[in-house]
Amino acid sequence: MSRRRVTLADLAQAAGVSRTTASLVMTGRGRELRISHDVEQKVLRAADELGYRPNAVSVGLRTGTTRTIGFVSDTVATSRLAGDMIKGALEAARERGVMLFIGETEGDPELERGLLHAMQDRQVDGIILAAMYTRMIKVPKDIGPAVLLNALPKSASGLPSIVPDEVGAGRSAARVLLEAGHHEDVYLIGAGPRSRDVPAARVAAVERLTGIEEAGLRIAGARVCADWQPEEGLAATRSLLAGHRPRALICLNDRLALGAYQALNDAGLSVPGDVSVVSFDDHPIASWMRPKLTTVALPHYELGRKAVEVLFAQMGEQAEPGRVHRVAMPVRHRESVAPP
Amino acid sequence: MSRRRVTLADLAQAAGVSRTTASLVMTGRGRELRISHDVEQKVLRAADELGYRPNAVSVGLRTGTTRTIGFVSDTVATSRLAGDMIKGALEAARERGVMLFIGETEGDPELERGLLHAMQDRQVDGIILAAMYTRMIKVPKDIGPAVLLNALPKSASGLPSIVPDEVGAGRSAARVLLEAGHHEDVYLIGAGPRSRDVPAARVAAVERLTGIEEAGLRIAGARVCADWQPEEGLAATRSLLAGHRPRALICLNDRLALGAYQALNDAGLSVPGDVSVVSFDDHPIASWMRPKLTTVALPHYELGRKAVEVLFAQMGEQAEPGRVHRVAMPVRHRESVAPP
DNA sequence: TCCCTTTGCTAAATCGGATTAGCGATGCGA
DNA sequence: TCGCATCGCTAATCCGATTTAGCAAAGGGA
Repeated sequence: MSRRRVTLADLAQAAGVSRTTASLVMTGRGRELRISHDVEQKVLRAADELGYRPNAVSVGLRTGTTRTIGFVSDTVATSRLAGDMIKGALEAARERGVMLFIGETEGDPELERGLLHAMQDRQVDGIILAAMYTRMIKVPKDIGPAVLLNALPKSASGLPSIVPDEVGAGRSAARVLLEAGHHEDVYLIGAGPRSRDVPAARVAAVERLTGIEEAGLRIAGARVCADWQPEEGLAATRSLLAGHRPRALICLNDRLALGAYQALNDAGLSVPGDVSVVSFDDHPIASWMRPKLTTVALPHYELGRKAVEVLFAQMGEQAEPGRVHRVAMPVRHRESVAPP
Repeated sequence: MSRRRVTLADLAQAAGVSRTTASLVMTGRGRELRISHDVEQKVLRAADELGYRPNAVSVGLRTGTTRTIGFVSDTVATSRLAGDMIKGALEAARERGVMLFIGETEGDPELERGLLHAMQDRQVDGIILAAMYTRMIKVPKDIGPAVLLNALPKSASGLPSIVPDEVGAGRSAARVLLEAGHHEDVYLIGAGPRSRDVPAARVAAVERLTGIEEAGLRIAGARVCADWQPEEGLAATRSLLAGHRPRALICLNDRLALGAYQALNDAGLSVPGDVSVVSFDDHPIASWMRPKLTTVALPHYELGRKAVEVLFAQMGEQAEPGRVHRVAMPVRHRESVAPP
């Protein structure tokens, strides 16, 4: 029984004016175009009574802008890591009265093309191209106003990027240990010690290692893990413990740290009494682990927000082309670090 | 330098026919309306050369359908639990050439109204109203074609619901233990033993307990937890161990189970040697825990898919009003269950 | 040869707004 | 009283498609 939507024509008729006048009033251009106060009130009252809301599709067709942006990711939308990224984007979008389309490419260029087309066909005002893990991506031609989120362009694209400040995060992690008094017997789990000793395509790893180096922390040794999962962290740490006696561990992410905890536990070593542990990401498990894990957080929410902000600046032409925006990664001080 | 989109008029001109003819060919109605094969080919060739794609906004205005649906949730989109729900919906939507708007209400009715309006103004073809945890929700008036996902209507709304089969899940969990030979000393962590002993508004809890009861498993005792977080699981299990010697634990979700593991470990009890553990949800941590947790999975992906499928049936009028679709919850057999 | 049907295509209306150009009435100065 | 500017509003066009109604040419039967 849902009756037809109220259109501008209905509104005009109810108010006894022309569609032009009604439109002028509703778009706030009444004053500018000399609509009398009386008529304006009449229209506004009628609009209120009828519950008039302009049809956004029609407006989109006429004006060419739809107050809609597209969020295209490889697989971000569905990973917990990135839920907050979407949330940030969603809230920033809502503040601007903009809706979000989402789509996932699964890393398939064909799917990506299709998605971008579907969005462009729907006249999105701009596009956020997001990646699950910070990576270099190939930017499609003719994408229109867009920003890269958690990604950097493979070749100069003129598009702005928003990425976490991983180098800063590396520095922060190192400083947490230095300030606790750890100057030696610090080992890395997941990558290192040199910044080229990283699993493939892990931009974050390189930068975290660079940051650790910059902070002037001496690294006693490291174990590289191909896949940053708990099992690898367990295996790497176990192998490390066979030959060394670490006083502190920097795990390249929280899942590795989870595995490291298990290995330390198995070896009868306590955290942080015997070994301090610092990590990266601030995955939800970090605060479930015992003792709670001190970790440098990926600012997903902020990344998402920032992407929308930069996209709007971009659309307003007030953007420096190709600028890389780095979002600070805050340290979450918890219970896994103590003096040696 | 992105040149203007190719419009139907451009295509018509390039092919040397009228817009009508071009449209007829492109929408596949050429045969039906007696467009000659020659002309048809000419148009198709031109379309291919120019890369013509119809402007979806215009089509939406003219036809009233936008091939777009809205996904409105309380806070689903951003929780890991629900990432897969979105993914399922996304894939099912893609298969149908439909795009997804997403929005979060944070449980705020005002926000919800705004979001629904924003979507309706954009002429979505249908709406998925989703909830983070299975709950009863108040369905807004005049929502148009819609389905409830992981939620049930507070008052009869005629809308279909898609929810996990929690009763079946309870039965499954109980059977896992029964089949392993556990007939006594089985305790519950999180809720129970009676199906009314649950934290507020937890529909899932009630049904899981009902299922456990139905399976004929005798429950020796239970601990209710207000909030289903690891810390509560730890506390509840610790308190349980003070007075009893369980042979098996059914945790009402995986986070509680994580806490239970910690308590059992502290007490020097091994899983599954001394105590078997079964749980619900199949949260990612379930396979990170050691031993890996046997748990009854929330079928998020399937729920999301199903929501889109039912929504389409709904839009095609081929739906039974108010039907509740229950999606099976599969058991993930892992390492936390052994004979007593 | 004339009339009617079929074939093959197109003009025009439509969707719901935004926008441009302009029209009639009034006010004002000369 | 005439001419011109200003005021207050509206007719008409446009955005890019779909869809209805109908036109001109060709074909067929009497």
